[in-house]
Amino acid sequence: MNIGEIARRAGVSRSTVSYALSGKRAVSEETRRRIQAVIDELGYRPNAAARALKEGRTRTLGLVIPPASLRLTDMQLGFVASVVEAAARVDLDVLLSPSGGDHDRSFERMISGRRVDGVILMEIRLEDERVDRLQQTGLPFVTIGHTANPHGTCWVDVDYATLISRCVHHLADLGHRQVALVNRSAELVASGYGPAQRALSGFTEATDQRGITGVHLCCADEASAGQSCMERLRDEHPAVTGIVTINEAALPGIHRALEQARVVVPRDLSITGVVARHWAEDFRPPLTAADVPMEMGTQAVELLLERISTPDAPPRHLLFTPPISLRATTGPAPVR
Amino acid sequence: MNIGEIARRAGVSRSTVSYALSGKRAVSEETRRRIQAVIDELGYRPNAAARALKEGRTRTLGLVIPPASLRLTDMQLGFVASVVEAAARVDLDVLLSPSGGDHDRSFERMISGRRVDGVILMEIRLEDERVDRLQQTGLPFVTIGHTANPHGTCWVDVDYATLISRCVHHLADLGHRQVALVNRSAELVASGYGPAQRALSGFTEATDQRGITGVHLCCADEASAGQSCMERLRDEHPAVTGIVTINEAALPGIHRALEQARVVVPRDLSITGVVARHWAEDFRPPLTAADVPMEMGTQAVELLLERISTPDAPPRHLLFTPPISLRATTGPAPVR
DNA sequence: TTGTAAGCGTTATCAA
DNA sequence: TTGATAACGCTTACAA
Repeated sequence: MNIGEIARRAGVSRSTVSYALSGKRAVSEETRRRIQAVIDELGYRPNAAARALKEGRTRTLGLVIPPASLRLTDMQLGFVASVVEAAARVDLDVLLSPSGGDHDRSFERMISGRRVDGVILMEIRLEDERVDRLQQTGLPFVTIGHTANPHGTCWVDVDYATLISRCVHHLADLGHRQVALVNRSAELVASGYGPAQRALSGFTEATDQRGITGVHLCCADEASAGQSCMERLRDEHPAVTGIVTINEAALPGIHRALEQARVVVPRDLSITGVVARHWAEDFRPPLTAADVPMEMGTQAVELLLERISTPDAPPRHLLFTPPISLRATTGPAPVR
Repeated sequence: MNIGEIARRAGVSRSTVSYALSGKRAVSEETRRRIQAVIDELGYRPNAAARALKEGRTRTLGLVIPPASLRLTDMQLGFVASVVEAAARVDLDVLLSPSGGDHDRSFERMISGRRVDGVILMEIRLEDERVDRLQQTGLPFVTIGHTANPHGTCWVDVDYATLISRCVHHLADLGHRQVALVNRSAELVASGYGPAQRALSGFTEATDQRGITGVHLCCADEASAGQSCMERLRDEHPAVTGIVTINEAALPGIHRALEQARVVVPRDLSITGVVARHWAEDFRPPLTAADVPMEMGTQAVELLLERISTPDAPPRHLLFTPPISLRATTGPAPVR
């Protein structure tokens, strides 16, 4: 089933069918209708490969996700979903590449095989060779998160430094004098993962500024890790009365540890941070937190489309600083 | 950067470059090396569209996921991850289509635009028009889950009926006389979603067989729904001492409700069911449950590859019946 | 208003 | 062992 077959049945040339479909040339109403009838009958649709070959574009966006072996966090999953949805809205397909930091066959296939018109990269590190590779090739791309050298590239990100800083200030305003940051995993921090790094710097800055004590803890993205992390914290730093976190996956474990220790939130301990709304609302009591906006995926797609249509425009950045939603996990520091 | 450019620089014809790459024709070691050097230098890779056009295959698998608006469950996410990973292992890319039940542009593009060599369909219903559509076109496909008429199609699934039945028998063996099934949402059940339907039939069959009382409850895929569902259950059916569920997202809410009601598991109430291992292990105490095998995505890819290479072979099915892992949430029925 | 034909980058057949 | 060439299905410049 190809355009020639449609043309034959409609008694016109192939170009007429093509023009009838694209509307790039006037086609008499009569023939247009005849062609459409044949197309509807046979359910014809142009072969994507032929079209891509001729047009030099694939109508496909590439999305580079963390390797499947690592369980994706809810936040990452939310990005994937919103990217796919935003792309579908403008009739673009999404090709997935599960690629970690090192060279990866699927990643290379995607970019040097010209399988996509542009790439969205998620979970990037401060130094990320995939970004370098993409810059070499000249393929338009947008990152979710940004590298250490962010000016030349196009990205969307959450302003973790500012948000975590605000969380600390919020706790300080409530009288807390010793607070802890429950960060992502030690490996992630060590590998230079942006959000973890910036959360830490915002935390340090704010605690310094307010002259309060800050404890930094790394914690794997799992409930059980959250639990042991919290147990260790209460053991080693019993004077901490406020927790700030960007590790949503640890929340259920944090909750469990507090419950078992009969700690009442927020009477005995305040908790806040930056997490997906879903996690904040599922916490008991509901978590006061800055809700990571899921539209970031949508924004990334928009930025990428801009970049594809005008590759020479200066790269744009979008830094989200969502408000902290006051729910129910922060309160005055307990009096001793 | 195309094959002609490589040929020119290596001083050979385009066909020689093609053969050097594919190995389908003998090429002298000398020229092969020269060609390879040029390729390595320029980072050449065949244009995917041109190759697809010529070969008639895209080296891409389509994966149809539920529309992004609905939050994917962890189980669904696990499938996506394992499909993508399995495909990457055999150098195939994965194109995503977020499509619900009705006709969907991205779905149609994928199948009638010949964008993929085969399709994996997830979250299918007992009557599913996407399956009909796929059968019309003759494009190879595999479903995760199966339709009411499963013989003509290729699928992998979990044997919910048997597993839920086993859970009920397990509870009955422990002396429970009134048990409840916490199913997926009412809409899902009403729309003929297979797992929900089969869980119910397995439940009914087993309760009938053991002569015990079964209560059926629908519950949305959310913690809060799980909580209210459990509160309602304890209110309306206080004599129920055993819970069986396939709704993993409801587990945190179930846990919360029990905790607030000071119900001790498994002393006062036993819980079991079919959920992803991760959820079972995160429950407190760890949940006795049949763990949904995440390799299902891998198996789906394998089945699909078979189907692509030998489309006329009789369709194969894989029905998983994983063992129930005894953890800590089931015990003898409480004595009155 | 419509048709003819070139060409996108490959692979594979046929010749040498 | 290698090269010339047709063909895959489409879009579009050029002709009519």
